[in-house]
Amino acid sequence: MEYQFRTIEKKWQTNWKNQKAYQVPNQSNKPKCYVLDMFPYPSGAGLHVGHPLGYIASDIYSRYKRLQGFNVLHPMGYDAFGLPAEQYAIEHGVHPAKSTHANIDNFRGQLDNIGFCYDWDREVRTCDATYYKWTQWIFLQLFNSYFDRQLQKANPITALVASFEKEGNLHHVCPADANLKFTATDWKSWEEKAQQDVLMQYRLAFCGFGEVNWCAALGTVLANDEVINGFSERGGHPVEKKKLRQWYLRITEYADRLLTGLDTIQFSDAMKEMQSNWIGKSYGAEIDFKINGQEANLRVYTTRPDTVFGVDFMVVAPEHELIQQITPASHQKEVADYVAYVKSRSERERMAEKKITGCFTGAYVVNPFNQQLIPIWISEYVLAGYGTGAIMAVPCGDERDFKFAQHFNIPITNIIGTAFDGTAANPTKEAILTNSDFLNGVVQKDAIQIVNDKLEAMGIGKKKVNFRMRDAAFSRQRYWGEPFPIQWKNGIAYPLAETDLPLLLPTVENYGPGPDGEGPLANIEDWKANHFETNTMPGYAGSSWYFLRYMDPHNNAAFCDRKVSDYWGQVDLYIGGTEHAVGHLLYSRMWTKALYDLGHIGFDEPFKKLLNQGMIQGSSRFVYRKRGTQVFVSAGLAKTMDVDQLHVDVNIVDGVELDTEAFKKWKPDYANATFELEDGKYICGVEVEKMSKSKFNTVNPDDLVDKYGADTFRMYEMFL
RNA sequence: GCCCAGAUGGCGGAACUGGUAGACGCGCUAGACUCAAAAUCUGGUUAUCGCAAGGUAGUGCAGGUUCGAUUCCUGUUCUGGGCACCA
Repeated sequence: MEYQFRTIEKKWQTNWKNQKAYQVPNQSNKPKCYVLDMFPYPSGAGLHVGHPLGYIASDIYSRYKRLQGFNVLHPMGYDAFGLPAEQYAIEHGVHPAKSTHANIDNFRGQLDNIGFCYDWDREVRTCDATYYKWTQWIFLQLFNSYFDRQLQKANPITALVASFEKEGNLHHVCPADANLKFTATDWKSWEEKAQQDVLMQYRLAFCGFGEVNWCAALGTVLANDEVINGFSERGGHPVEKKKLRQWYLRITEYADRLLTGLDTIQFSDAMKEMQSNWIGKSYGAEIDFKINGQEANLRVYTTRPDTVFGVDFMVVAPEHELIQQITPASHQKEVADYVAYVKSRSERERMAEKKITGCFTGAYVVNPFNQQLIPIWISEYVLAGYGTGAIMAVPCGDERDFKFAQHFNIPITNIIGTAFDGTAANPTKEAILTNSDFLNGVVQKDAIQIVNDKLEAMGIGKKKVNFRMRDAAFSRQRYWGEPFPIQWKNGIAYPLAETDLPLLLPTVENYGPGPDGEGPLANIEDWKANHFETNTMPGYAGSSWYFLRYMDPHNNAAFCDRKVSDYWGQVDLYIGGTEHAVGHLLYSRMWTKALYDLGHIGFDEPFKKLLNQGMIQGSSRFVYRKRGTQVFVSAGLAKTMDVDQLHVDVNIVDGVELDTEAFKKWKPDYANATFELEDGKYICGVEVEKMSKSKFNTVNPDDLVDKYGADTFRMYEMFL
């Protein structure tokens, strides 16, 4: 007799559901075990075969621990705020809440098909007001806190104010501006606005200005994903950088603890290395070089002060504030042209560029140790956001500096004798210095301290620890996210009272951008009249703490009762992909640390053990759009033209041949597309990459479950 | 460009600290059972030469260290993930 998996699986799945077979209590005599999956974003494409790879593994482990006598918390939910739902709304006019709801229903059906043992009574959705009320609440905790460097922890901002009233900021270096100094008398003499501006520079969640991808034609800010080669994916319009008011999380204050915390958790070595590289702690020095013939100094950051006699030129980022001031009239045009060129390029493009670009400013600095004149150049390989946005270039010791010098025929000074052969830079710290005045004969690594001491004695520099990591941008000029519980009055950001939470996301007429780069919320009269913040929070806001809400999902009085979080504690096993290495996995670690510091939970690392399940690859298809047009050329013709490569849904491609009619209907954007064919066919490009809805290359597990049964499907994926 | 992985039969993958490469499984193949098929069981299955015994080559590529290298080192190619507004 044949095994009737369709009837048998259905029967037991219904049984589990009706009996709530996997419901788990918040107290028990049994030892606890918390097994967690990274919750999915409910995309319109549905669950694909890549999702269950991790889910099945955690399901097997949960069942195993349960049979071993553990009280197992194994929940599931949805990371439901985000750009794709908003994009869908713009294109089809369907409210994101509606499409997200439908997508979640679809996901749930798919998950049930596979027979998981989730406790569905604990389901969370980040877009539910009952959930984002607490996302807003946590935001307020961050807003109302600063990082106390002495205590190395978050502390209420009220404690900081008390300290300011007593002794100014004597014991609290301003993280945003180390030079800011004021006394208690200063503080008391200030108006509220001035006081609040200072406090903003201390808050863990703060408001400032930052660069975004601005598309003037669409009147909106674009995600990096929506920008291809400096043009918008949608419509192919030019994109450039623009400064806008933004919210940030001061994650840099947690850099050291995020680093040392890695020793207490079980992540793979590769994962830990990725995180510590991202944090990028480096020990170096800041040095002031006087600009020749001017009062101003050019401050650089270097990890190699020992090479100060090998400096052949300076390089500043194209955004550097001194450029205007130092560039003589003779070089103004050249510099302006170069800066304009760089403005059109993304940070990624700038770093990935093989072609060496740059421009001489016509200005010089004076080397404080030998009075030599050193030319100041501008180049895109120096980024404004790191260090001081300016470097001293030592071609004999640094590969990029060497290539730059070669390209622009800048003479190279050798300070490491035979260790430098003239054909390539040598970044060693072991060479004996030559050509270096008082450092001659000293081994480089010993010279570092000597130079640092000298710099301090001369009052032109000091040791400095730098982090590559930057504060996390925490606002989006979008609709489908958590509103900030903030009201603006006279340029001051006032937090809403806890009793006024949640601040509900209002409905809008259209999902298009507001005026002047503001988000869609700026189009709502009531919202503007109340002076509510018009930005919304980014996708990672809700996902930074969801593992806590699962513990106590129906609590109306707190994000999670302290007794409950004390019982469940850390996630014992977290399963998910490495693609979250430097995003979600860092943010959630930071939020956990802040909540711990403020006494809301009893542990400061969220995930005890992380397992990366690997990825299922998909086979993607591409079309090629002639830049700035709606003309799509077949793959064979694309090679000779200036085109942008765009993903196309694998479902409207037969093998490699595109169904051009289906393509026009696929997205409204493509309705007027025209095609240049090869042999009467449109041939698509093919690449294998990670399976993802955004790449339109997904395979649906439903078909496999229907054909072979859930058990076979589960076994097969584990076998993979 | 930078950071992190990976590359071993037709396929997924083993091989612990440097010691018989290809465990285990899939697939394929031959046989048993059957009227026949499915299922099941048994054998074979890296390539190549050979009737066989056996020989030769072989872990992306090129070198190196070693009595001995999938494993360690140097270089290199390709693939995947990430690079701060996809989630």
